[in-house]
Amino acid sequence: MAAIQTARERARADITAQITAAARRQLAVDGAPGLSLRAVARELGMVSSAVYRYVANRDELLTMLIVEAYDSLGDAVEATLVGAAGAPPFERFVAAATAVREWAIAHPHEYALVYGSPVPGYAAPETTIAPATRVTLALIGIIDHAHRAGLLEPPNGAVADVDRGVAADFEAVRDAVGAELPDDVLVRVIAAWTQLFGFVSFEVFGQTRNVIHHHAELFEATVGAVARLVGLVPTRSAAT
Amino acid sequence: MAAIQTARERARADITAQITAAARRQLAVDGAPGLSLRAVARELGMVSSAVYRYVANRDELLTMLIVEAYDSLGDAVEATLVGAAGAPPFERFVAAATAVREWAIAHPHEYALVYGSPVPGYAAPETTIAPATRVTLALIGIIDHAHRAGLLEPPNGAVADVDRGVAADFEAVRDAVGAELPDDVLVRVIAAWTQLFGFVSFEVFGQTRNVIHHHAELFEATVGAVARLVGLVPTRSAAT
DNA sequence: TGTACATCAGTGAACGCGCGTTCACTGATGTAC
DNA sequence: TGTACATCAGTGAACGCGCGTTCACTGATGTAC
Repeated sequence: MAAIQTARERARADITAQITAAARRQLAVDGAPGLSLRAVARELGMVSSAVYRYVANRDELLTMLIVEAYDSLGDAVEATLVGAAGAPPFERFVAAATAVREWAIAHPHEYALVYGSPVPGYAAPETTIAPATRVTLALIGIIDHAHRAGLLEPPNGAVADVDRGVAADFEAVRDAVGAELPDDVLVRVIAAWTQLFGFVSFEVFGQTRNVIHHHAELFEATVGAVARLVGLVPTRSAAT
Repeated sequence: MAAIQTARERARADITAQITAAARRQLAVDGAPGLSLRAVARELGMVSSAVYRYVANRDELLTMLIVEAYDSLGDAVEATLVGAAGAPPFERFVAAATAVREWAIAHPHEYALVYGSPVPGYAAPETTIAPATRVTLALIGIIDHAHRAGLLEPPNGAVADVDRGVAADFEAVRDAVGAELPDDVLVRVIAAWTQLFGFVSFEVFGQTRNVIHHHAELFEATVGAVARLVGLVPTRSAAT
């Protein structure tokens, strides 16, 4: 055992990777409902029952794809933030949001798999939770750092006091992610977070087709607007 | 012909309605991918081929469900706005947004059908466009009215000038819906619109499960925040 | 280094299922005279 | 009011398809002595 793999172990890891790769390719063509173990086997030149040596059943394959998708998106966003290490928070936030959008456009079916309609009859196991939170964690982290550095300037007309139930949810969120953001900022963070994915979903799912033709530019503008709502300010802001 | 129906025509309309009703029931259980003409026929006690007297094929049935879903949501939102006829724009906007959320929670699979992942291999025909725009029209209408009445007070830190391509898209939108909203407000309107559906999608699709337990209250808070971002102000605003 | 046995990967056939769609048909409902 | 014909609704059988999953099997790869 240990780190040294036997030939068999290496072959196993290799073929498992080939299976998920083939499944990902199929996902890109037919979407999640069309994913089939038989088609995966066919693409790899195996007999359909052979796949069962590597994957317990269809649902487990779906789970593997979900985890991969979350991790792929998480990698993309985290890499972007590493690249923007020195930048001020507004720019970091916009960069992270843009990374989400670009990943989604590059992987529409994987995006749909994790952020679209749930697959009927499939319940995601706990394995998917950790990878799912990476992006959210990154986004909140940017804002939390800005807050700790005293760089947050929420606009006037602030949010009214938050409902007690919501306050409890927020307390749990702060504990879970180690953030210090106050309730009124968290409301705006949730708004920004849902706005980001709402925009991306509309674009990727085709809701704005034939209406909006310049998505990239509009995205930047709306993300800028919600970033300011959160209290992030662009450097050398043109104010007004 | 004319308005008077023969018995046959009435029977035809009746059974067509039963077919879509059965399909809607199936949708609620198995989601769009599981919708099948044979199952619909079974539920109605017909032989599967009989359904083809009423529906050309599976895609046409899907289209009928999509149109019904959009219209059902449109009805709900418009009825809410009729009920809030005298109210000021901030309250009207929040009421309309809340109607969207409540409809979505009551009809999760119909919501997923129209706002979730696209059904692979299905292309929505033009018939679906008009009903699809009703909600958006209603939301923009509220803000446009407020603007014309001089009631819009966008927060400071306004949006930078909008990209030329986006400006062209906006011009077309203004023409299409007969609105007068300037570009910088439209950016915020798009942000509010995508935030609304982003929040609802996250809730309905289970993205916030185990994290947020008080969705209704949090929803109200975030909608309030983006409404203020657009420039709507609550009456007797507690300011700051 | 060599043999005996255990583990694992992949095969091929099969089970049972549900699906969309077509087609020739029977029988009831409508229409024209 | 009555008959002759056309229209339509619903039947039942069939075509061809793909799916998930199981199972007894062959043969290759690994392990222990």
